[in-house]
Amino acid sequence: MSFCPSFYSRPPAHSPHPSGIQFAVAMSPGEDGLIGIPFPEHSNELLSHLNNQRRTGLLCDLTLTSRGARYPTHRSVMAAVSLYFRRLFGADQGACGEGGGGFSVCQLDCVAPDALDALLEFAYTATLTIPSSGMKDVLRGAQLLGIQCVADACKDILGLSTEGEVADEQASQHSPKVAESLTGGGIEKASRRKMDRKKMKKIGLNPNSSPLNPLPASPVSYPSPASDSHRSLSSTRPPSPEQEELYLNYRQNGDPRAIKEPGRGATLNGGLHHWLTERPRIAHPPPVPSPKDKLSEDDEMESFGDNGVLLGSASISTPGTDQSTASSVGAGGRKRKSQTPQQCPVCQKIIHGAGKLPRHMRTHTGEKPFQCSACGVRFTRNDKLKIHMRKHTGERPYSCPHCPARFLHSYDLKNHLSLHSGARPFECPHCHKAFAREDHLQRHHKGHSCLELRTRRPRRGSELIEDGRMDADGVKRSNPLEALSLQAHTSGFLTRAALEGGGGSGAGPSLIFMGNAERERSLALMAQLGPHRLAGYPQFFLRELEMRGGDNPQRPDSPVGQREQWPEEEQENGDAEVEEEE
DNA sequence: CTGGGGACGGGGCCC
DNA sequence: GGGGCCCCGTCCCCA
Repeated sequence: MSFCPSFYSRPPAHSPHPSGIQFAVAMSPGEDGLIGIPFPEHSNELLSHLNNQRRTGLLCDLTLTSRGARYPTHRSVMAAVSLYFRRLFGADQGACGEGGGGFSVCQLDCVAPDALDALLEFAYTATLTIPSSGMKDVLRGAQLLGIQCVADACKDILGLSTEGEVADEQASQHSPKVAESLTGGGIEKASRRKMDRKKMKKIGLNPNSSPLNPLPASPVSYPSPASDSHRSLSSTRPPSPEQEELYLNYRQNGDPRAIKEPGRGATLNGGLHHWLTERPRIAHPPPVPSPKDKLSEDDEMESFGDNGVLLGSASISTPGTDQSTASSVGAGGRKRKSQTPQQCPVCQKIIHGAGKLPRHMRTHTGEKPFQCSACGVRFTRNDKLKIHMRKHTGERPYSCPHCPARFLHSYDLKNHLSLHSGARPFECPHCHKAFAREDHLQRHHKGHSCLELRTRRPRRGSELIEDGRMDADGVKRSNPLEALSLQAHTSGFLTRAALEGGGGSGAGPSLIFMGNAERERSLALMAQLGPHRLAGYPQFFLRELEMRGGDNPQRPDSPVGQREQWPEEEQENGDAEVEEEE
């Protein structure tokens, strides 16, 4: 993960103002020799000059069009006033490049010309001048473009209490896509999985029966609401309102028809040009879609790359690169092959593996090009669709050797096997309740359901990971590092049980932590595992996103820092130390 | 609250 | 280098 450095320009130490006006001198008490001289009129003058430039077309590098009307404007101004353009031009990502390429035309037919004009006036004059009859159009335009203050003002004037009122009302007057995007505010917050399930129930095997299925309506692939990509950023922590808004607006304006860059035939909007021309990828059970039916991810990459919005540079060498390119052994025992890591221009995340960035980018665009022809469910990835198709074909390739049970997924079988063995290798370090699945232990922690602190004694016997080398499913883990990873990861990096010596299971000496030195070493080992092995990482990633632009982002550089996820852990570990001494 | 199923994103390996 | 396939960790949902 890389960070663009923040540069703070030091206020110029002006000599007496040329105008001769007396200005209050603001001097920060702690900084010697730094004098801040305020120029209260500067912002107004600046805006006025920019407005004049806009009216005369001077230095305009962006033209907005709405139903034939053209409005020359400035990218920087639009990016400053509109979350949508900020996102579009990558300005909120701290993009160091120019962002968005050169002169361009942005087609905004979904915003009424009068409303767009009013919004532009607002952008350059800080004053919104509109007839009351056009208030709803302006509100809708402000919502679409992510100009929150205008939207709030319009809502106040219109007496709207809920965000969705106008949106819902107007959505009914527009295309399904607009309707979906407009009503997305409420839907976004709902669980998409829930919707998926409902959609599945609703549409059954007839994809045309549901309005949610975009297939018959348009060849355009509709971004689905609140995809897991969003969740992937936010994890269990709810996104901040600004992130919701950013994301929503980003998705709301995902219409590929909105923005085209003249002359080059490329689009600006998220590199989704192919949505215009490509049909959705549809899987037909049992035959898997022909590769010819689907767009190569190459094309997607080109789309991203051309526009310069989502993809500033496809392959960026970053500090994170060192970590990722270095040969290391993951918790799975696989050798991490040195592959060209690529940095996501949206979330700055380093994506390992050749050709994986387009796949990752779809988590941001919400594009789900792989559609099941049987039920209409869409997927971001072909392999996920393939697995999904097993539900329709009845194929259950993973069969239990001990019983007739068969499963769609390998991990289902893995979980199932743990039932046969009765193993519950994941033990709560506090109450010593054991779970068969790691995520259930995590849920146990997060749900604060662990009320009986250490009223149970540690489990003993075969249920726990023996010697750190045997997993619950009987899988041998010969790699001590992996074994350590499993225990540490399971227990929130260092469980009390681990500190006490393998969770009281009579674990072998390799996992007995005798003291601080051992603990330090284990932390170092866990650091080698990489952040993706650390539970709770997404929360910290989100925190980082939230704090980006803030003063002091807390970076999850150290696995030790992750431990603050469970505040009681510290005390527990402290107790453990005491007990160790005892 | 827990067990279990399903879904999703990331990474590794292979072609 | 890209794509397919697979595994893994994690999350959500339902019973």
